[in-house]
Amino acid sequence: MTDTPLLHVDMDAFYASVALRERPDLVDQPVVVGGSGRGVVLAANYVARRYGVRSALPMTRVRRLCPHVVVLAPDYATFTSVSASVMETFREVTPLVEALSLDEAFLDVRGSARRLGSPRQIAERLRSMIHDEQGITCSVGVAASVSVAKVASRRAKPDGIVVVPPAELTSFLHPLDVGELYGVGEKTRALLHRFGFLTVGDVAHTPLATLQAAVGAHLGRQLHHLAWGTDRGELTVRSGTYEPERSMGADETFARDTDDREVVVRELLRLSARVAGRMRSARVAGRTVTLKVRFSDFTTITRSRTLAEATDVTVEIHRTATHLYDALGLQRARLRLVGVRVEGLVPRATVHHQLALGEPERGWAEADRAVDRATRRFGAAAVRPASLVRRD
DNA sequence: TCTGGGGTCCTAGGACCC
DNA sequence: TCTGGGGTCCTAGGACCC
Repeated sequence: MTDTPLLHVDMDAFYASVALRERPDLVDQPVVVGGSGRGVVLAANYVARRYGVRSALPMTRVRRLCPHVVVLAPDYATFTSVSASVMETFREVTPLVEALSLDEAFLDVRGSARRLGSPRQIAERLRSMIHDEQGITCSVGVAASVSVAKVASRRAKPDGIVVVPPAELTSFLHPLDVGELYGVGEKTRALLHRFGFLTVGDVAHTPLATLQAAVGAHLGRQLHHLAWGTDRGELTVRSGTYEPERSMGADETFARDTDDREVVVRELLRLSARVAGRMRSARVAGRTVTLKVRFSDFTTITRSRTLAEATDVTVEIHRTATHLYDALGLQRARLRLVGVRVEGLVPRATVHHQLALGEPERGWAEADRAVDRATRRFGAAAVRPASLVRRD
């Protein structure tokens, strides 16, 4: 039995590290993976970070901070396949793996001690396996709870291990800035600082009721647990496709802001088709359609509508999104982004469509399935609505 | 011509029901 | 001539994560 059974494993600068496998000539130069135009940094190697370049920084600012930075385009197919291999390596160590994203996961190694040794030994072993198999480095935090393991792996970066035994919990956690806690972002950090809570220790030694009065009941309780490392110590292991996602959506920033209804409605069709297609591959349907609109000043609003019945039909989602858009009554407002999301997803098999007499939707659902079949055979570019075909 | 795209969860008010 | 209280659904917004 071990008192620190949880590992948080996090790839170092994942997208950048994977991209650099193909370009070893660039490893000593500042490199970011990111979009072009209005994009942001998805990952920056550690050379680039010395210039202050970070994830989520706009590319325009990156070029100002580091004019000779090398920008590589993301290759999601490769990222996904490397991620799958890494997750397989995790499962060689323990079946109790909770993936958080492509590049990080929690592992419960409680049952692996007899076979593989202490958590630290297991962490070392994992790091060398991933390095040998994938040519990338990772960092590992080891602790008794999820959030402490997470904080520890961040402190271990890059290419390191930090183990936090229970006896060292407070000396590790309490000197840290509150912003280091998992779930405390910029806004909450600023709020806590205004109240005079600068370190995790400050939060830990504040009565729960005082904390809750400042930040709300839920967040207050959560912060209290985070500050004492008493958040959850069990993982939630998703077993394959059993549990559907809760929502699916797509949004897109225009290359240039637009106030042209036709352009917006056509983009909503593209996004609706993308979302509906993903819903059909996942065999889910949803009832609530949400439209997202971001204006040129970056203010963002959402409007949603819940349908009588769950759908996965492109035309229905698009029609709902378009109604929501028209109901905004925008005149000459310039839009930066539009998005479509469907929430309240349930397995399609549980949706019993009541076919009304002469109902036209049936035809659209069949058209969607024909599109899906053609897409599987000929690729996504082969079939699309007429209004999305460029006349050139 | 600063600020992506994919998600999750929480809050809060109003409607509606019992 | 008063005005509870709990539960659920819907909507809108916001914080946070990678």
